[in-house]
Amino acid sequence: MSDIAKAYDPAEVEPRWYDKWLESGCFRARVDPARAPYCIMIPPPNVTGMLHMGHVLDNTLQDIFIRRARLEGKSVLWQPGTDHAGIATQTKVERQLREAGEPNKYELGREAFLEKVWEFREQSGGVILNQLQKLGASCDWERTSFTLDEDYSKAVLRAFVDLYKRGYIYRGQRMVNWCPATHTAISDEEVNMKPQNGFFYKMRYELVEPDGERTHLEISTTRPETLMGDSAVAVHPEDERYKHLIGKSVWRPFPKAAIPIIGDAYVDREFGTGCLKVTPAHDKNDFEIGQRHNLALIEVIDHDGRLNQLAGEDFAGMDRFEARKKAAEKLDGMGLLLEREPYENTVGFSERGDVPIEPRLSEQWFLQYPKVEAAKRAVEAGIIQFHPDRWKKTYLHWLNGIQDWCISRQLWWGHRIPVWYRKGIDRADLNFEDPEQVHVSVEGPADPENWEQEADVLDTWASSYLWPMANLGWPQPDADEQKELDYWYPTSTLVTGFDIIFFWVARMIMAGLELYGENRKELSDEAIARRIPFKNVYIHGLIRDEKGRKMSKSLGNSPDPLDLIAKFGADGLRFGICNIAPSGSDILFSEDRIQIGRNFCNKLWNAARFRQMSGPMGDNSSFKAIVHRIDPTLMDDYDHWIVARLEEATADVAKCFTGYELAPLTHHIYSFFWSDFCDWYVEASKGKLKGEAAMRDNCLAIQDLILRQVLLLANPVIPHITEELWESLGYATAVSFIQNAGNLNLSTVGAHLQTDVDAVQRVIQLNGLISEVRGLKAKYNLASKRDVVIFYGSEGEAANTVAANSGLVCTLAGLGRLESADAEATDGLPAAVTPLGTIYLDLGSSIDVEAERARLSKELAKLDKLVAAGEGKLRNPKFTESAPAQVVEGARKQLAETSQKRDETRRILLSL
RNA sequence: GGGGGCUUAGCUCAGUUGGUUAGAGCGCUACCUUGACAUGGUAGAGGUCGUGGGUUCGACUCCCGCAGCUCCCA
Repeated sequence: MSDIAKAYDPAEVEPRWYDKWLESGCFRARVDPARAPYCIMIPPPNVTGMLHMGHVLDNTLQDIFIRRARLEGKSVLWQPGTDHAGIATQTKVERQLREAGEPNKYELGREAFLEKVWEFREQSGGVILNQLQKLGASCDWERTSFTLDEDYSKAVLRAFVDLYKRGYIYRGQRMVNWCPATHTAISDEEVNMKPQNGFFYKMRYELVEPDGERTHLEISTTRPETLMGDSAVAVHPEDERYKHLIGKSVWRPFPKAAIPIIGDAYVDREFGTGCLKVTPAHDKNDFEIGQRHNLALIEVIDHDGRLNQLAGEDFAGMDRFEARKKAAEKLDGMGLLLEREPYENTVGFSERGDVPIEPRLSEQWFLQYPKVEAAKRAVEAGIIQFHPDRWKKTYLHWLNGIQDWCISRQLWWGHRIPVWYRKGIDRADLNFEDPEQVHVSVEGPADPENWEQEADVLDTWASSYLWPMANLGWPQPDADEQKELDYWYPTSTLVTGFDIIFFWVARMIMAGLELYGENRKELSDEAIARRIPFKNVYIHGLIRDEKGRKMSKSLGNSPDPLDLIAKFGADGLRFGICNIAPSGSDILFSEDRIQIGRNFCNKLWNAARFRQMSGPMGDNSSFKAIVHRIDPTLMDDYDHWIVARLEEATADVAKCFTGYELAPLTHHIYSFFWSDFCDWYVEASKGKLKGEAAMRDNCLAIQDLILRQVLLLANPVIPHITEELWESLGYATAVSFIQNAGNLNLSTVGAHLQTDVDAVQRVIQLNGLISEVRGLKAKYNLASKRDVVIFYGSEGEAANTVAANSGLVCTLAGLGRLESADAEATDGLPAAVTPLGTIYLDLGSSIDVEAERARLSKELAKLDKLVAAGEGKLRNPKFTESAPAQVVEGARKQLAETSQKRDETRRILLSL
């Protein structure tokens, strides 16, 4: 057994244990039918990403669940891995090439470019997983998975093919959210609406045939640069101002052309002038109007956000925002610009490129979500549970209004869509029903030379939505994998942020319901329960800075978790993060708020150190061994009290896990260990530790018991330090780690050590008395004097308790003597009323009577109020009749205590 | 416009079926370097629980209105 160093040094302890864990393979997952399964699939971080505070939070919480499950004796799988992050990674590599002055991706070609990306992933792909290890994450690293692994890729393609054959996937020309920065379509979920300051332009379109009243229409727009793509002007069909013009035409200013005036109920009469320019190729709503009225689609903005030839010579090649200015100027020059006023509207931004998206017409692949109703049913019926429960509303709300998902991306880095087109047939003429013209399969056609594969790849989420099942061997499990699927699928818990509910959680649920098992249209609840990817979803908030701002590189407000680990230790960071991760939505982070973790570890360290210094170590090799060292007949009141508190704290912690409420977890551990054990029990032990050997050893055995169980309760949160102390205090056996210790359930304690309820009560009273003594001393600036004398006027049972514990009270309160005294002797002395009677401070000199009188009067007024309230309540027959007996009894007891205290306070006041 | 959430001590937040005198951490004040720990100890100040109604014997807790903040979706 080694001596414990004076200060806790996480930098020395943490890596040492992490290496030992890895060496021993204790994170390895094994199917064990004798034990209950527990499985978490890590939300895969981007393969080329770096660890940020969001990862720290998400993975700390997962590790807490995982390590707790191990302590509970479950057979645990925590599956690690990364996703390929299509757009992010490809963009990063493109930028690297640009900065290095190397050929760009088009010059390289698809094959060569992808080689570059793979190279990049080889360099940086392991970084984030190593960082997770620094945090202490206990994943089964041998299973580390990647969404572009061969088997995983096959699963992705298989899912595509199955969904295609079942009619859920189709190709079509649609308006999509086009990101001109990354040159790809993105899904609705990847578009963020942001308020923008722009202008509202009012312009004039001349009527081709002016009638008596009107020569032109006034049209408002925020996007004049699209007018070259206008193919109509729309008014509301019942708008009295304009409806007679429907069917007539106006002149589009440039390129000059006559375009029809149409009537469409989409137009809001109240908005602007009530005339809407219709640009079907560059606006989602306009596109739909165009479809209804058979309007021409005139595409004037290209894939990179620049205008093209159709926009006219003046604009060709110009950036869309420059073109906006230029178009306005040109209108002005033609006398057609009537107004330009500042205007705030919301504009969709690409989450990827951080530029305004351009609604654009293009050929894309879409997935019509399968099993939407079953996905709702799974959550509504509680087959899948969200924690906190309210997030299910967000989930259901989204499912109620979902539109088809654009799953194709104009990228190279990803799963290339497994569709082949027969060479020599124009794409527009393809008959998708004919397998001779369009081939869809995982393996590809037998005669590849006659086919051309679809160039697009799948959205990354359209691969990670298979994460729970594909990692366990779906769709073609071998015999071992089948056992694992049977054992761990559906997985136990998914831990993720609320921002991922749409992107990932919902899609995984639908994918599981549709693809896991046979092809079925309708699913019973039993079938749903087998197919879902996870049974519980633990949702946490997003980490923001202390001012509530999102953490971002550009603001520089995002601390590097590795710096924090260096400063506070991984355990300190974990404890701190867990402590500030409430069930709410946002988590305000500051270093001040996680210091508690470092402090807690240091306190734990020193408590263990003090234990070592206090006396010889006994047999700590098992729970049973420790309990048998305790002689119940030697237990004093504090011994009973701390064991009773241990039982409570153990139950409180267990409840956090069964109820998926981690917010109070660290609070329970902290207050039991620090406030109850260190502040009271250990302090109260100090006398005994210097006393006779039998008492001392009994007390040490109890300390060993408490410390052991504290280490177990805290281990999931702070694994390294608890492992270290587990060893140095002699709890470890030669071959095993704390994770195999068991005995979280304290039901066995009761059999050996019946805790005495009266003793527990007495300790609560004694603690109250001691605090009052300290308070009284502090009021008279005697806190540091240790020879102060206190008189007590208690009688009966209370007097016995005080007398029996006078030595202890003197030690804990810093007194010279504690003496019984009658009322006369104590007349006029400063006093305090405690749960064990009134105490008096023996002041050698005179006191400030006025100050004392003021203090006691204030106290008396407060007590009078409380007594009146209590009496009023008990006088009310409705209360005594309708409230539970326990509550009424409690109120009675409370009133008795309060009025006694009141009377006593009044007596002291009058005696001054 | 639709939906969710929040409003409790100077700050960040707990307060889970309505029931004793509303709590914690940080910060603040005073005292303490007492042989585990100053990453510590002791004591203390500080809240009419956003606001107005209602239900109830009893409301921080349940219901309705209002105000402010915030997130998501359109």
